[in-house]
Formats: sequence, C-alpha cells, structure tokens
Amino acid sequence: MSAPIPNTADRIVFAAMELFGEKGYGSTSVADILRAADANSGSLYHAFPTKQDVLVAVLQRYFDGIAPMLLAPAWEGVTDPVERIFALLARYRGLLEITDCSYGCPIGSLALEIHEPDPPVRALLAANLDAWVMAIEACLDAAGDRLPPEIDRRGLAQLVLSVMEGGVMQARTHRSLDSFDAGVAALRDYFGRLQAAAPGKNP
Amino acid sequence: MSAPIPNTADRIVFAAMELFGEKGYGSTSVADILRAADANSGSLYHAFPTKQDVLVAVLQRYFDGIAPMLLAPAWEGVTDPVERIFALLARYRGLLEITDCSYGCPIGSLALEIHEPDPPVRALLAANLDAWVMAIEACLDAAGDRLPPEIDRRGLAQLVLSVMEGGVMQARTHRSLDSFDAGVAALRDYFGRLQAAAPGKNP
DNA sequence: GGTCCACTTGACTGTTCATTCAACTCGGCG
DNA sequence: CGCCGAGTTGAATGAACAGTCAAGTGGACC
Repeated sequence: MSAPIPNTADRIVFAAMELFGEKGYGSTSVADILRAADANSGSLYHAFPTKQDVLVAVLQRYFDGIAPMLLAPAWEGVTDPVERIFALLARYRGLLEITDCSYGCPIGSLALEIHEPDPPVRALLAANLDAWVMAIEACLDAAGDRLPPEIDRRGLAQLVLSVMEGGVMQARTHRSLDSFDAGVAALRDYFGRLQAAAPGKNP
Repeated sequence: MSAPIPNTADRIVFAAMELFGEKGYGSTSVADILRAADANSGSLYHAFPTKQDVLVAVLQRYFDGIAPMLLAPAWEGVTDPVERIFALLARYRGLLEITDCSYGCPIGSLALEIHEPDPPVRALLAANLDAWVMAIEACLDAAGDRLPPEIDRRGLAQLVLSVMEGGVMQARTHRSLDSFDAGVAALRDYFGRLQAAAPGKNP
C-alpha cells in the first residue's frame, strides 16, 4: 500500500513540482531538478523532450490532484457548501502560515510568470484555474436558495478565486497574513449579506 | 516643457519598466534592457551596481507614478468616491484590452515572481501595494455614511486589490476579459448591498 | 546464453547570462 | 592649452544554462 518505489520520471515531476512552487519555473534550473530528484540529465531528457514538457507534466499532476489532494482534505468533516468555500480558503491560509508566507498557490504564480503564448502550458494553467472555480461554483449551486437566485454563481466563484490569489499575493509581499485574513473577512461579510437577502434563509 | 532629453540612466529605467512588465524580471536579460535603451553595458553598470538595482529604480519609479500616472488619469472627470474605485478597475481593464490580455499589473507579477528574501525589493513591492490600497481606502473614507460604519475600510480596500489582481491573473490565463468582468460585477453587487444597508443611503 | 531495448550515466557542447575593464570622449575649468 | 573626471564604449570573462550523446547496465523474453 505504501512505499510505491517511484520511478525516475515520477521523482523528477515531484521534485519539479516542489521547486516550481518554491522558486518559479524560470528560476529553477534543470540542474536543480536533477539534484532534488537524484537523477541525471540523460534520464530527464529520456522521459521529457524539453524542460517545458516537465512543466506540462507538473501542471497535469496538479490538475489531477485537485480533487484528491486539495479538496478532499480541505473538506474533511465539512458538509455545509458555504463553509466548504471558507474551509478551502483556510487551507491556503494554513499553507501560507507553515511556510512563513512564502509558499502560495503554485498555479497562480506560474500563471503570472509564464508570458509567452505557449499553448499547452496556458491551456493547463487555465484548466487548473477552471477546475478550482468549478469546485466553488458547485458549492454555490449546492447552497441552493440560501443565496439570491439572481446571483451569477460562476462570477461569484471567480471572485472567490480572486480573493484567494490576491490574498496570497499580498500575504507573500507583506510576509503577513493580515491582508489575506482581511480579504476573507470581507468575503465572509458579503456572503452574510447574500444569505440574508436569500429566499431560503435559515441558520 | 516637452522633449526632456532623457539621460542614459533614465532611458535604462524606462526600458526596464516596459520589459519587466512584459516579460518579468528573470526573463529580461541585461542585454534586452541595453538594446531597448540603446545603451552599452558599461553605462548601465556605471549608473547601477547590479541588475537588481535597476529593478529597485523601476519599482521606485512605479511608486512615484501611482498618483500622477495611474490615479489622476483614471479619476479624470470622476468625483464620486465609489465610482472612482470602479474607474480605477476600468483602467486596468482597458490596459488588458489593448494588450490582448497579456499585460496586467507589473507590481503584482513581480510580487509573485520575486521569491528570495531580498529586503529592498520586497519593501518597495509592499510600498506599491500599500499605496494602491490606501488610495482605495481614501475613497471608502470619502464615501462616509454611504457605507455601513461597522465595515473595515482597510479590509475592503484589500479586497478591491484582490479583485483587480485576481482578475488580471485570470484574464491573462484565459486570454479573455470575462472573468475580470465577472469579478468586478460581483464586487459591484457587494457595494450595492453595502450602500443599501448604510445609514446615509441616497442616490 | 543470447539478444534486445528501456533506461541510465556523466562528460560534453554551444549559448546566453550578468558583470568587468581598459581605453576612450568631451565639456568645464584654471 | 592642459588636465580632470563623469560618462561611454564594446570586447572579454567565467559561470550557469538547456540540451546532446556515446557508452553503458540489467531485466525480460526466446
């Protein structure tokens, strides 16, 4: 069940996931990845044509991990759909906290770092953001008439993503969780007002 | 009054501002800057000890330009403090639009790109974000009793920054303004509900 | 036991990077 | 006129970079 004996390609992707999250794509050298994965350059280039293909594999693994590695642990023991949204935000807060505000959302960092019109990479970045937004949107749908019916669920989910990414950006820059918390508190206030204005308002 | 005959250091900072905004700091080489500024490496290193000092000068110039270059044009003809907030967001939207969603907020991009604990740079990034937030906060203060008194103005201003930065991130990734617009629309809805709940509610 | 091939090894290549430096230009000043 | 030094020139430097490759290794299959 455990000790899956990871092969070289998996070790490389795993090491690259950590390094790209910590230092970004451009600032991570192939040599860095090889050192962290305890591999040789020939092995990397046997498994991946270029460094960019390592990034593609990393983004694919992030995408595959959204439900099992991100949402599932964040939502353990939380069934209320609105509370699930704030539980997910709390998970990012915890990540910031244990890394002293230096590690945030790797997808967001990479999305702002990668500038060239580089179709497979941008498509995977977009897919990751979309999956995140759709998970929030599903919570909003599950909240049903606890929210006013005229509210655009997709747009509200995109606002939640902005609160998370913008909060991470400010927290990292200020090396403080204060602005992250303030953004979440403002979002909480907004949700309170939405629920107060909804047809199905009960505790 | 015009044609200020920019000296070499100014040309270098100006070129670096454009390039750091377009391609980021790490992906912009000193040679790129020299080419764009039509200067030689010796001139750059005569004016700046290292490439990072060019970044510091760029961030300082961004900071100095917030009021005259960003807020003043965005707020021309807009006096209502709440509308000024949305006018500022509209200005970023316009910037995204004319660059086909590729150019966003250079401060936000740099804030997520720079990872090392590099005090002068991070201090200037934080100062830039702070100045932006304080400008929004001043609008919220000016709105007076059109907002509920219990609302945390600073926290709400940080939410506005998150909406902008998160919207830019999503717009760049999707190469579409839709998610930016949706985030702003959700914020607009929130402001509508806040103003409806405020003591001094009038058109 | 032989053949095959997926995978590994690590030295190597050519390029690009930030940075250096000796030599130069030229306006100002005594 | 002669000299000074702020500013400029661009070739040179060595480190770091992504990517290549000839030579291996070892398990699987006949």
